[in-house]
Amino acid sequence: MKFEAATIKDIAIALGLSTSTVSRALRDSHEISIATKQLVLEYATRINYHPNPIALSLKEKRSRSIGVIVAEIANSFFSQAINGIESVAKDKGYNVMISQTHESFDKEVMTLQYLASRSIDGLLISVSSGTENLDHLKALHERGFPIVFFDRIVEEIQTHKVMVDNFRGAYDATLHLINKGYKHIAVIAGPENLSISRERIAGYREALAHTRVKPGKALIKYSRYAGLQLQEVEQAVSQLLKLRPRPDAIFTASDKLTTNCMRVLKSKGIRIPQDIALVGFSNSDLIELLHPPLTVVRQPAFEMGQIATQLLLQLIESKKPVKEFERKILNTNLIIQASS
Amino acid sequence: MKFEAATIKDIAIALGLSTSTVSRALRDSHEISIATKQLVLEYATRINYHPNPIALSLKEKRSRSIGVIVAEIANSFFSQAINGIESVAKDKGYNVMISQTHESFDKEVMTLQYLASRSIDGLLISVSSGTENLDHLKALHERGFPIVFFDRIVEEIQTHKVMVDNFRGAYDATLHLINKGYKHIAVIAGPENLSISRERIAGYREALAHTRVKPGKALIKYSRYAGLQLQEVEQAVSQLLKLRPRPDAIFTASDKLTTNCMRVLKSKGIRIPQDIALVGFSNSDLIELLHPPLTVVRQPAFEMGQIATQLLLQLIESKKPVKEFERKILNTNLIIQASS
DNA sequence: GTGTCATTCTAACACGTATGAAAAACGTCT
DNA sequence: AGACGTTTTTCATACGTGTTAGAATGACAC
Repeated sequence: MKFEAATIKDIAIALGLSTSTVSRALRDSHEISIATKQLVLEYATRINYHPNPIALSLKEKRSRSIGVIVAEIANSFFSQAINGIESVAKDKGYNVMISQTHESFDKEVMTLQYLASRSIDGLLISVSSGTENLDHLKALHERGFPIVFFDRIVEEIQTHKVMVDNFRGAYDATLHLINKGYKHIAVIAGPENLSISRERIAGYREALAHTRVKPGKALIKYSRYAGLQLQEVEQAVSQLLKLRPRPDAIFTASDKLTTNCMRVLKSKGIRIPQDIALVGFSNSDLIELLHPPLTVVRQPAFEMGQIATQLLLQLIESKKPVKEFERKILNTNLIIQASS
Repeated sequence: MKFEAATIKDIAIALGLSTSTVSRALRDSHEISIATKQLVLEYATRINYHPNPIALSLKEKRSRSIGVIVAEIANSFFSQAINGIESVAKDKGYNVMISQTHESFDKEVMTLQYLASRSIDGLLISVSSGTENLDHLKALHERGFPIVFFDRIVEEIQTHKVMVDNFRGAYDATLHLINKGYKHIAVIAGPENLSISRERIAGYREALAHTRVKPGKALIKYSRYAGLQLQEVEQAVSQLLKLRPRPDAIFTASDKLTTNCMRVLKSKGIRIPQDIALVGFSNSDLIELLHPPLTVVRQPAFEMGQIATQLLLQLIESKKPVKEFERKILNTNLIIQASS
């Protein structure tokens, strides 16, 4: 199955010109007479000529496409972020190549190598929950390859970063629970190596620091796969339920954790919020239809995607090496509903 | 910001060979002595040589990437399908480029032109709800460009198609409502020009044909943007509520329609299923957490993505023009919960 | 008739890779 | 040594585009 497109050569032969003249005419060079320009342009549109992007890429050493690595497309936060990424990228004539890690470190390394070998011009990445070793990213970064982190950032690598105020989001959510009169507030977060987990737990801690009840270590649970696997959430919840005094509220620190925690509580016949209140990070657009409607910390995912992409394109198109890097911090939004 | 990779030329110069020798050595040609092969291979791995995929694409006239066009990534069905697409594509060394139409015909045409001009090797598409004119697809198809339709297919174009048994899915759902004793069952579907809308309404009609109550035209509502816009769903529901006798059940024929219909009913203070029962197509993984848990028709989205991709790659890699086309029809799954 | 300049076009090459054809290099046989 | 065959390497070219340098043409002035 082949599919032939018109080339500059076809035009040249058809009009009895050289390819370079045609090329120049199409690029509206001043060294071509208006008459020939018109001739070429007319014929080109007539046969629906489009310059071959691959040949262009080879010539210009840039592919005009960027890579995106996220944990899961089928996650409201990421799909909304990708929406933002795509809107900016397409607007600037860039293509988007998406890869998923499913929270696996190995997949992240493989997918990164794959994308890098496919000659993308830059990378947007929200690292997987399994990422502890950063060699693969550092190697790329040191070769001057443009990278922008969003959401789950990596502090050790100096480049643009876009995230929300995770500390504040977690602080607000926890404070909300405190104000509602909950005394024993537990937290389930992603793995400790993720920046967002640490920051959100810090916010949770800070909010509790003002109360008389200091949070015991037993109230803080980490989840290896950021809640992707129901089983690990079940285990964390079970452990929390065995504590005395039993927690009367849970704060979940990521999208999948929140919905899966709700699933587990329901399956155990625990009523929300009568038995245990639930507040969590989530970008699902179904939260108000849930039973009960969930109080959530919402992130401006679309906007994050847009900003991250703008920064990346800026990095790619910069002539001189960029030394000053931005660290954009957006605000979260606490949506209070019946679950707390 | 540039980023230089090693080329075959670098190796040739370093070893005092010609580029063609190096090229042949790397491809393990029999006409190269074992000694030089070893020499080249060793040096290549040492400097971490990877062939430039763009140069390869130019040479071989294939980019090893496929395009995907869907309405919305942030839609459970599509994100699951993309998951399936990505798994097969990556496995076969193909890249995936995703574009969204947001149910707009203009965006579909633009995005199609864009992808086609980016020299993708083939296209997977689930047409937008606004698609009435097929010229853009026909033009591409007639030039022999590989296309596979999934989910929202187009009958007029002869190529591989992957879908579910929409008729049966709708029939089962409607029959379920009938068996539960509902008498006045309304339906809200996507626009009439979409194959899935027509088939699902036909299934609904067939189920009702066995009952005494024939469905009046007033019970059948179409939604221009397949439920993407809340407003149009609100309008459809309002009209249904004015009918006498008032419908006691609604069947919604697509993902967004289902959740948005639920949203509208809730906002109007209508209880599900006491006042009106609700059953719909949906692939959301939160349905059992909703209030009430929704009875849904679920599609094997991941599998659809996989199969469609396999067929597309088969089409792309076929030497001779394919004349026999497959029409894969998968089964839906009715998940019965409290909403009906 | 010649020199200067501006205009308009072309030839040749580059990007990185692969390949058919030609040419070396080498060994073997007469 | 010459003819021949086999193995190994190089040359030339192509893919489609853009660009540097140079060539052809004509106009004008001297």
